[in-house]
Amino acid sequence: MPDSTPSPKDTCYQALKTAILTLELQPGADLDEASLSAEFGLSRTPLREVLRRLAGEGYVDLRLNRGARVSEMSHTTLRDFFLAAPMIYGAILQLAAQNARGPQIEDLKQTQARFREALRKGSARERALVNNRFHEITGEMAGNVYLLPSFRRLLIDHARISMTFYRPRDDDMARNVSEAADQHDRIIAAIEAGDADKAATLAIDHWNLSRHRIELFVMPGGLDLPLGAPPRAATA
Amino acid sequence: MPDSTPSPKDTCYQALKTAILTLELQPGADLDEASLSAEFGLSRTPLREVLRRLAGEGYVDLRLNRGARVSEMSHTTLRDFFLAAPMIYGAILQLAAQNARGPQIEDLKQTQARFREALRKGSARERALVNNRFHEITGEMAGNVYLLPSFRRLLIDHARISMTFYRPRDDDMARNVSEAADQHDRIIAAIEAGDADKAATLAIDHWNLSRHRIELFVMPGGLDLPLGAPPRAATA
DNA sequence: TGAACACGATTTGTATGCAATATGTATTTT
DNA sequence: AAAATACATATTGCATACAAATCGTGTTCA
Repeated sequence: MPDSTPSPKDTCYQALKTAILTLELQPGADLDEASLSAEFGLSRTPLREVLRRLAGEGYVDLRLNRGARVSEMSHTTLRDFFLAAPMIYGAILQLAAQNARGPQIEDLKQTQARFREALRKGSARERALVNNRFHEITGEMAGNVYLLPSFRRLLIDHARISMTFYRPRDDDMARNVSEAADQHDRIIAAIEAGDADKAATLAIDHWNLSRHRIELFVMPGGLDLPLGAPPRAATA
Repeated sequence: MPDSTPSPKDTCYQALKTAILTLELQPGADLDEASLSAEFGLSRTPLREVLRRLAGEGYVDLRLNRGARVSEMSHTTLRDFFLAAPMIYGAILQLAAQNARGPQIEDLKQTQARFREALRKGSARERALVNNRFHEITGEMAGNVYLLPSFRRLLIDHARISMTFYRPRDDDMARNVSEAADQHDRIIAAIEAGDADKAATLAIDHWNLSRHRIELFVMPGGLDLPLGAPPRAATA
């Protein structure tokens, strides 16, 4: 019988991961070894190993003699992100369609059901986490050890970007989000049919939608104020 | 004045890295914490952090309660490698051509000079390491945090594959290797000219050459034996 | 004879104490 | 008064001791 109770180390690892993905721990936040080890009930030695692991996966940055910080998100990273994401994710879905195994497809379908559920009555946090899990599974399906490191790194910032831009502020955004869920369905169908080309195309579409959503946020429509009397001061 | 003497930890990290890249530590080899910490003159705590870091970068695999091993290389990894490498390296060189800065180009040229030197009178080990450094620099030039994890992972096995297949066993291989050096020159030229398309194309070529070299090894030409008397047993 | 079990030895995982480095504050010096 | 410096404090890095798990070996039992 395999151990059912997860070790404090695993708990800590998972907790930090999700806290970072959901922006509960914001980019650049300081991670103090002493307080964290106290919080999770383990000594500093294993905690440091957790931080080292998170650093290797891109969740945190380590600075010599100056502790760990949640990895930063700048505007340049946003640009780099959309350069890399379509290519990597296209390749992942292509391979996923070729190599997916039955149980994995079941897992994906179930996760998609959870995603729709989260869209209806879940928090932004829950949506981002389930969506993240959905894409993780496609990565497992592809099963290419050389593509996974970058893919996993992309997923981290994908979740964090989602947390910033995913909340439906208005009806337009709400439609956008439900469109994303429909794309997930089409992705599942392509994978189940083993249609690699279709899957790759859907990956590109998925990112175009995501990019569009963010462009709307970064470049909002004008405020539609009438030209005329220039304001003397800030109008309450 | 910055510390000129590298810490034992860094020394250990670098030594393990190069030992793995050059196959001095073979894939699957056990890494014992006690003996390693003794060898490099540090205690087990920092040594374990080094191993964790190497694991995050793909040099070693960690197994719970059962120590670290040099990461494996199987035939499936060889296939996955050639699926991922052209795409990733193509993207890296494309971005390198767009973003390379002056000092980096100088660094690349100097490394290429060292590579040619190693081809003339260096060991297989030295060739693989300098070649590895050459490609590392192109990765630095590209400077995309999302592509680098996969790229670095590829470089590890690229070096190890090179160590297996790079030694010029015959004249044909020797020509092959010198062709690789010429490709490096063309890559430098494309980067210096800022020609992204050209750079991407050269990346594909570079991997085709590499794949060809390995196919020759894995699938050697027939032994050219005359059909006729079937052998009764293994012929000495 | 073979399989299961128990025990000793080896190796990994964790906790704690100490050393080294960085930070913040108060004091001194110009 | 401003800058530099020295000192106290807090935090990271490392070494050692101990706990837990694994592995090899010899023994017992079917």
